[in-house]
Amino acid sequence: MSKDLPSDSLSPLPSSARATLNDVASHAGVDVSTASRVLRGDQKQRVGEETRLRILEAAKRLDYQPNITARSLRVAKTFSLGIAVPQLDNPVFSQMIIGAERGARERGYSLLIAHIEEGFPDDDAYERLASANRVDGLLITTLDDNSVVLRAARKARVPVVLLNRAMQGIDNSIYFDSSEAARIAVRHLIDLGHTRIAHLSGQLNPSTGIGRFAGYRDALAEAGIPFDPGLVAVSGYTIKGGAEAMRTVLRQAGTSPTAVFAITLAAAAGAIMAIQQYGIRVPEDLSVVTVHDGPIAEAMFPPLTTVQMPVEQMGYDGAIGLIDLIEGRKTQINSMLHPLQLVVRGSTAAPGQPHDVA
Amino acid sequence: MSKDLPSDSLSPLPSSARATLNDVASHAGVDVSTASRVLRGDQKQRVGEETRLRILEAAKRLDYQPNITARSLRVAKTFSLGIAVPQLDNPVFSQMIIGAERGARERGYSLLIAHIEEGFPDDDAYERLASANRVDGLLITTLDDNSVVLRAARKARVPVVLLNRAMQGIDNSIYFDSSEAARIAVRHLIDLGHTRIAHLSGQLNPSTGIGRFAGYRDALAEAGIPFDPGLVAVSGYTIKGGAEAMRTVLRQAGTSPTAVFAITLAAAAGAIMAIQQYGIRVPEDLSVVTVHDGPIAEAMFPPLTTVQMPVEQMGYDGAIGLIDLIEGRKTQINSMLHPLQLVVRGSTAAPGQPHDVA
DNA sequence: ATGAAAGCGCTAACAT
DNA sequence: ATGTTAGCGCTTTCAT
Repeated sequence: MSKDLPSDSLSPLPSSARATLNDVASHAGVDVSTASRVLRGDQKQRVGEETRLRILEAAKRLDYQPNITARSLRVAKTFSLGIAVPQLDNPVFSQMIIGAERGARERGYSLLIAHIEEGFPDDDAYERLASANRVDGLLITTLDDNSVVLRAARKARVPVVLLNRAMQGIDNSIYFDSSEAARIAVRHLIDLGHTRIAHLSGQLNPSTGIGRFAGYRDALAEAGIPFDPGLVAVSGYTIKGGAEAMRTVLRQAGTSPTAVFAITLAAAAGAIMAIQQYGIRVPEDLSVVTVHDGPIAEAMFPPLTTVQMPVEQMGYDGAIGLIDLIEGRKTQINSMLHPLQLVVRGSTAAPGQPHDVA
Repeated sequence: MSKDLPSDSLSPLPSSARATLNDVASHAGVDVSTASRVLRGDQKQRVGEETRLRILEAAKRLDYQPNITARSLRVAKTFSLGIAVPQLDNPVFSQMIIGAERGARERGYSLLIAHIEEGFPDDDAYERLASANRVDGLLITTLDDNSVVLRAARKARVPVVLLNRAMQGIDNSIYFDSSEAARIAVRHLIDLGHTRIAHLSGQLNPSTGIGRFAGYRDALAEAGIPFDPGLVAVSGYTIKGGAEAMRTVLRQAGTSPTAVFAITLAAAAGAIMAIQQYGIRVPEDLSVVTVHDGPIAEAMFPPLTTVQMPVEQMGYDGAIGLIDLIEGRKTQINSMLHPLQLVVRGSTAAPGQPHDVA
C-alpha cells in the first residue's frame, strides 16, 4: 500500500541514471529477454512486429544505451583491442593507430593503447594488456627487438597480429613489401643517372631492414651496378642515427656518392641535416630518397622524394583481421601490402648538374 | 553419488580457462568474500595472517588475474579513460597521449583512444566514448572549433578535462601559459637585436592563438617596438598554413622582417620552406623561432630555436586530475603549466650579419 | 512469439 | 575473523 509512488511514468524521465534494459522492457510492457532480442537485432528473432516497435520506441524515449560492461561479462568478451607501440611520436605509429582505430570502430570495438617505454620492453607493456583480461586481441608493433615480441605473443591468451613485419614463429601479421619499395626508390635514382648510390640501413637482422637492403641490392644488380659495401651504413630508424650514418658514409666512401637511399623518413631527415652541415647541396650534389610519406616529407627542405607506404592501411587491416580472428571468421591472417607510388619531390635530381657552388 | 568427479584437485591445473576468484577461494579453503578482501588489499580487512598467506599463495599458484569486467559491472566503473584527439600525427597530440597513458597506467586505468576525423567533428567522436558507457572520464583536445567541444562536454555523463586550453563554460582544464612562452620567444629575438619581427598566428579567436599573440605584442611593447599589423598573418597550426602565411608576410611587409615568431612547430616548418623558396637564408637573412619542441625541431635545417612546452606533462596531469575527479578526491581541476626553457639552435641569429648572398 | 530463470565474476553490506 | 547473500545488467537456454 505504501508503494503508491508516482506511477504515471509515461514521461521520458531519463532523470539521472542511465536507463537499463530492464527499464526499457517494463516501459514497453515486455520481458527483458524480449527486449534484448530486439535491441540486439537477433537474427532468428521471431518477435511480433508490434512489440518490436514498442520496444524500439521505449528504448529511444529513454535514450537507452547498452551497458557494454554487463554484456562483456556475460559473453566473456571485452570488445576492445589493444595496440602496443614503442614510440608514439613517430608518424609510422601514429598513422598505424589511426587506421587501427578506424577498423576497430567500424566493428564496434574500442582501441586501447599501451605505450612501451623504450628500454623497459621486458617489463609489462604487452602483458599489461594481454593478461589483464582487458582486451580480446592484441596488435603489436616493434622496432628491432624481436625476442620481446615473440615472448609476449606466446604468453598472450588472446589472438595477436603483428604489424609492419613478418616474423618466424608468429602466425598472424600484416606487413609491407619493403624490398619492392626499396627497389622502386633505388631504381628511381638509377633512372636519373646515378651509379654511386649509398644506403642508410636498419639493423641488418630484423626483417624490415633486410627487406629494404635486399631491394637496394636487387635494384643495383638489375642495372649492373656493382655493390660497394663502403656505401652502406646502419642508421636505424632515428634522426640521430640517420645523421651519423650519413657522416660515416661521406667519410668512408672512396668515391663519394651522388645519391642516398635512406631506410625511413627519420633517417632521411637526419641525413639531410648532416649533408647540409658539410655544405653539400641537396639535390644538386647529392640526391636523397626514402620510403614512407607524409606531411613531414613535404615540409622538409628540400621536400623529400619518397615511396609511399600504406601505413594507415596496415593498421586498419590489422584491426579488421584481428577481429576476424577473435570472432572465429578466420584462422590466420597473413597479408603483404605493397608500396603505393613514388612521389618525386625536390630531393632528387640527375647527378652532377652544372650548379655553381656559391 | 554420481558426483565423485576427480576431487584430488591439488594440482596447479591452470589448464585452460583463467582462474576465477572462486577457484582461488576454494583452493585456499575460504569463501570468495575473504579472498576478495585479501586480494583487493582491503584497508580495514581484519583477515588472519595465516589465511591471508594461504590465499595469496593460491592466487599465485593459479596465476589469478582479476576479471576487470566483472569488477567494473559490480562497482559501476570502467577503469578506463577516453582521450579524443583531432590529429594523431601531430607531435603535440602524440606527446599528450604518451603522458596521459602514463598517468592512467599509474593509477590502474587504461586509455582508450578516439580519433576525431577532421571535418566530421559533429558526428559522434566524443559521444562514442562518453555515451557508450565505456569510459569513466574524458580527456578532450581540440584545434579551433570550440562549439563542438563545449557541446560534447555538456552531453558527457562523465567528468571531462580539457587539455591544452582553457575555455569559458568548461570548468576543468590543464593549459599552458602561451603568452608567457610567446614573450620568451620574442624577447629572444629582441635581445639579438631584431626590431622587424613578424608573427604567424593562430586563428585570432580561440584561446591559444590569442595567448601567443598577446605575448608577442607584450614583448614588443616592453621593448618599445611599435606594433605593425603588416607583419602578422594567420597561419593556423599546419605546415601549409605556415608556408602561406609566411609568403603573405614577405609580400605585404613594407620593410621586410628580419625575424619571425611562428605559433607552432608545424607553422614554423612551413615558414622555413617558404623562406628558402624565395632564396632567403635562415638565420642570416631571417631568424625563425617557435613554441613547442621535439626531435623534429632538431632535425630541420637549420635546427629550430624553440621555447619548450611541457606537452607530455599536460597529458599526464590531465589524466591524474581526471582520475581525481572521478574518484571524488577533487571537485575541480584547473592548472596552468609554464614554458620550460628557451632552446637556442641554428635558426636564430643577430640581424643583418654581413653574409654575402650567393 | 514471449517469458522465466540462471549465471557471467566480482564486491559489499550484513550476519555470525 | 570469516561466511552468507544479494545483485550489478546483460544474454541465453529452456519452457510455454
